[in-house]
Formats: sequence, structure tokens, C-alpha cells
Amino acid sequence: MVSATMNNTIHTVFCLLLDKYGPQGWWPVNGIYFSGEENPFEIAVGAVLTQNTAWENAEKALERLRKRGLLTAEAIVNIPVYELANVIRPSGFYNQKAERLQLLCKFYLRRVCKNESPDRDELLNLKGIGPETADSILLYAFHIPLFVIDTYTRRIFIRIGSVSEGDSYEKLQSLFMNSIPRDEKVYNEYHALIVRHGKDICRKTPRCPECVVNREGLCRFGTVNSL
DNA sequence: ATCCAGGCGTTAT
DNA sequence: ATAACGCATGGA
Repeated sequence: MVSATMNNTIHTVFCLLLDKYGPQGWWPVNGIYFSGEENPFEIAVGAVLTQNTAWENAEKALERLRKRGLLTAEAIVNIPVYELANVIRPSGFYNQKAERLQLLCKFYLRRVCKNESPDRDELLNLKGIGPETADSILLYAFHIPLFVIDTYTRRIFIRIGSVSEGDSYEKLQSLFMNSIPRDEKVYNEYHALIVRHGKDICRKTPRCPECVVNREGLCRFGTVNSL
């Protein structure tokens, strides 16, 4: 909106990534899993299942849950935890995730049923819900404008030079939220683009020659790194 | 065969 | 306060 917010690296990188990759369509808003409407509960479950896990694996677990009619909070709290664990096995860490899904579902039944968005602190108090998962749920399921920080975000912007190694989650989140307009759709898209870029180009061993950010001279790592 | 995924909690320094 | 570790499957 203000010119100061438009002319910064964070904003420019968003434009570059969007131009390069196009919209990512994250958390299938129009019903890959549900024909018709978006399902906040399912997005929340997916957010837990994908923790430190490839999305494809989380998706397999989601499919298995749905096929068994287990994609409701009631069903998940009522099934024995070891059975739930077995169903979500493809997502990895299935024992912890099963236990923690049940805690999330109890919270859901107690607090979220009536179209209310959950409170960030309430989510953080649940075992198994950290800042990234909480913000993912609030952003992608409830459309609350919170910028999600993950390992890709750190890696990419450490290399660009905007953040340093030890910076806290909150510090990074503030940086992003103060640098770009508080628009839920922008936050949604930007985080998805960061993940895409981190997977494809800014990997652990980066592919700097193929990187648009590097091409525009915005990444100091790319100029040092020859590969 | 190794490495890594859209983290988090617990335990050790 | 922060570093190290366990949790686990599936794809590249």
C-alpha cells in the first residue's frame, strides 16, 4: 500500500516467485478432498499430518482416513489410538501424530464447533501444535492473515541475506508481516511459493544458476556460490 | 543405498 | 537458553 512497503526485498521476491511459478493453489480450496466446500477441519488434520513429512505422504494418510469415514473429530476421538496410528501410517511419526490428532480433535469438539476460529494461544497449548502448525491452520483453514514460517523460509532468506541463523519464529513472522500488506491471500500464496522454490531450486544444495532471485541479483549466496 | 520431507516435544548441556 | 535427539514412511 505505502511505497515503503512496496519497495523491499520481501515484496520483490514474492513478485518474482509468483511470476516464475504461478499460483500454487495450496490447501485445495475448492475441493480435491471434498466436492464443493472447503473443509477447515480437514485442513487442520492435514497440517498435523504433514509435519516434517512430504505432503504426498500426508495425503496418503488423509485418503486412508477419508475412506474409513474417519475425517471427523468425533470419529477420530472415538477410535483407539493404535488403530488411528495404523491408518495414518504413511504420514510417518504415526504414533505421536495419532495421539496429537486426538488432542486436536478434542479441542475441536470443545471449542471450534460453532464456526469460531480457534485462538492462536489455545492451539499452541495443545501438545503437537507448534507455531508453524498453528499458523498454517489459522491461515489456510480460517483465513486469518498470519504469515507461516518454515525451514524453507529460513533457508531462502538467510541466503538472500534478510535474516540470520538464530532469528526466532516470531521475529521472522514480524519481518514478513511488516513488509507486505496484511492480506490473507497474499500470505497463503507467498508461503506456498516459498515451499515450491525451496523444494525445486533453493534446496540444501542450491541450484543457483536456475534461480530467479539470484538472476535478479537479490541473493548474495548465489553470487558466491558457483556450483 | 543415502538423503530428505510444508515440526514438535523432551532431554541434555 | 539453546543444542541434540527421537519420532518413521516413502520418493528421488
